[in-house]
Amino acid sequence: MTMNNAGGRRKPPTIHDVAREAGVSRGTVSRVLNGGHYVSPTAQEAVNAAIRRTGYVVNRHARSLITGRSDSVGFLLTEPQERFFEDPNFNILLRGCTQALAAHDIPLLLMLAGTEDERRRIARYITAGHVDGVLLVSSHSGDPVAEELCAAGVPLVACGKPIGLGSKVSYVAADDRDGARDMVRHLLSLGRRRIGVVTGPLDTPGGVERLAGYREVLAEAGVDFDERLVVSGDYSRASGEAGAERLLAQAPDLDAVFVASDLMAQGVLAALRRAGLRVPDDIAVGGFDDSPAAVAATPALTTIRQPWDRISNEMVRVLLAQIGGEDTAAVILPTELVKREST
Amino acid sequence: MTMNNAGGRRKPPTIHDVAREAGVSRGTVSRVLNGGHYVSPTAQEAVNAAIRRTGYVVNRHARSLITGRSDSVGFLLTEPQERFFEDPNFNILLRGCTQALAAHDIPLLLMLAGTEDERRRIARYITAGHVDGVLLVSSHSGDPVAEELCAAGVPLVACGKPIGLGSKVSYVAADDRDGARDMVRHLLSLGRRRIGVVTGPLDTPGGVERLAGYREVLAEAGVDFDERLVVSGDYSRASGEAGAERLLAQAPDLDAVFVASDLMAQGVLAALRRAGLRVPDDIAVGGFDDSPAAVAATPALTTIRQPWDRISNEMVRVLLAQIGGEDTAAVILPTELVKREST
DNA sequence: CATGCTGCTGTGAGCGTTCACATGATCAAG
DNA sequence: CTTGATCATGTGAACGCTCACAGCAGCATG
Repeated sequence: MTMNNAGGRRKPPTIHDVAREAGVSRGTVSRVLNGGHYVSPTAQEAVNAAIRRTGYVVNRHARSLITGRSDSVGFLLTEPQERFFEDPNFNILLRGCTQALAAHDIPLLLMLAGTEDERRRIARYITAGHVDGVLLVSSHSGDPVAEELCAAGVPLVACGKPIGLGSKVSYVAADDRDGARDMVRHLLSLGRRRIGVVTGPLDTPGGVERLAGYREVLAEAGVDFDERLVVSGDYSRASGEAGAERLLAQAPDLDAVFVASDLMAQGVLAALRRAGLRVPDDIAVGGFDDSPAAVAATPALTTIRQPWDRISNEMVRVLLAQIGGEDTAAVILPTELVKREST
Repeated sequence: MTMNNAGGRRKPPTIHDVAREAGVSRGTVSRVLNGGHYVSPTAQEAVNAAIRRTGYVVNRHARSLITGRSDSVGFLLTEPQERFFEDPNFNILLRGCTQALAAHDIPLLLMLAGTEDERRRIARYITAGHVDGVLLVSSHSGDPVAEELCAAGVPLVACGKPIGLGSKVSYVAADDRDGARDMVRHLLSLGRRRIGVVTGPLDTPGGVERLAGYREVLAEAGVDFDERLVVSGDYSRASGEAGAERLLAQAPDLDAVFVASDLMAQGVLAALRRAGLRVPDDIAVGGFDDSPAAVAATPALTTIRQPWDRISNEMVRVLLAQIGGEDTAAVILPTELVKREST
């Protein structure tokens, strides 16, 4: 009768205990644990039974010590944390990545590099090999931590195209440009011709690409580009409000606005309401993101959905491939137009 | 001239290398690393210099293997993830905990137990000792994972009073009841007497306590309790909207509403607007949470601020104390009334 | 001069794995 | 029957660290 350590929270069983229980050697147990190649069905069976009986769980520290892998990855958020932490997309991304990793039994370590101190600490932590790879969220350009990690050869996958990192870094992103094109085409199809745009920050790839899509479609449609129809924001609600006011002042004949984020679009709606304009009758408004803000807005926003669940899944897939030694490239995923009441 | 492994991402220096470099033994280096007791100033100096020169970083796996500690903690979110992930407070809490832990050089592992499978996997992971303790977010009652962890004697600190776990479990919470009292007192001080309430879910301690505070103050003030003034919601915007409609139908003479969350309060404001009522002139509205939703609302919400930064700090402090073997108790932190335009 | 205490240091053992290697078995081909 | 694969298994190393212990000073106390 084996003493199942019922009761006193004591030493957990080791691979040795399992081996003894199953009547095989440590090596065989280890082989079963790692894929089960070169193990007879008999032994396999015996080991699995012994594992179940003893409640054995592998000691990851011991394993990591010898393999050199940590079997964990970091989720690194640098720069302006406030922006991200208030962004619902960030949540969805974080959740998606955590779950995708969980499916591989890989824990996610959350790393926030706000201050210079934290940056250094985290960079050391990562380069010391305490994680096998990094999922990077940092829309901003020229991130010093990211550069250091790249230089050190740490597997790294960014969310969105990182500016200013060598072009060799892998990333996963929604097709911002194509999403913008869809939205502007949609506005054109409604008969609108004086289409304004509130862009995102133009030092981020998302901001740049969405504006580019806007210009492309207008050019295709033979609509002249009018720079009075372009104002730039920073994705915040307030900047959307200010942007709409500027647009109305510069181009009173405006009949539609493409806003590069839902949050800004909320601000735009507020400004338009204040100006006495009806949406969508007088003026159509298109957002970007399909965040909760889009449904909460009155009227509910027509917007561009970014495939966040696919993005997180792809980020994890690409990162694991990279950790496995494969060469990986950028992944661009399609967006989707979600039609609601504001257009 | 020492070969600083410049260039080819190769084996990192070990404690052995440091010892050789400093001209001392492994033991001495180890002692310096762990607090520096019983080390001469000379040796201390030499070791620190050697560490700097070699760029040594301790191998946590090797350390953990022998100490049995993992020097990491889990942040566990069970049950309805959607609710939390859309809740800005959750973000603040997560961020606060991550940073508080970072100050102790302790990584945070994010654990999401949505499905039954994930639950089991995570419970095994934790009880196997892969984390030293757990920060628990699970407003719901009778959480099976939490119970299992408690039973296994895993250090655990909950955010908010957990229902249905033995009373021995430590938790950190805002003083919901007192916050509610403050808000209702504030409404009374404005001359309002027909004060409605939209409660949170009554199977959560927060929901119960906030309602209790409301009733206490009314009783104190000698205002009769009228059950037509009480409706319950689930913290969602939609439930606030529905709740306000019910209140207006049941008690048309309503002159104030205390809403148990800002998100619900947004819904309440929308319903009141639709009903043609002016806020705060016809009816005052008080929220709870001081979330971004409070400022975004029109009019901006008077609300109760929960000290989230202090809550996260306390959670970490208490958890580390518990890991250190101390006995810990519940911590209740004071709230604050934030006056804006809605009252 | 013995004895003990205190501060500091080095040494071997061992934490629980995996990995490389050696050893058998079995079986097909020569 | 030998030879050589191929499969299945067991057996020492390590991996990098901490811990217990032993040892050696130095110094005060008996």
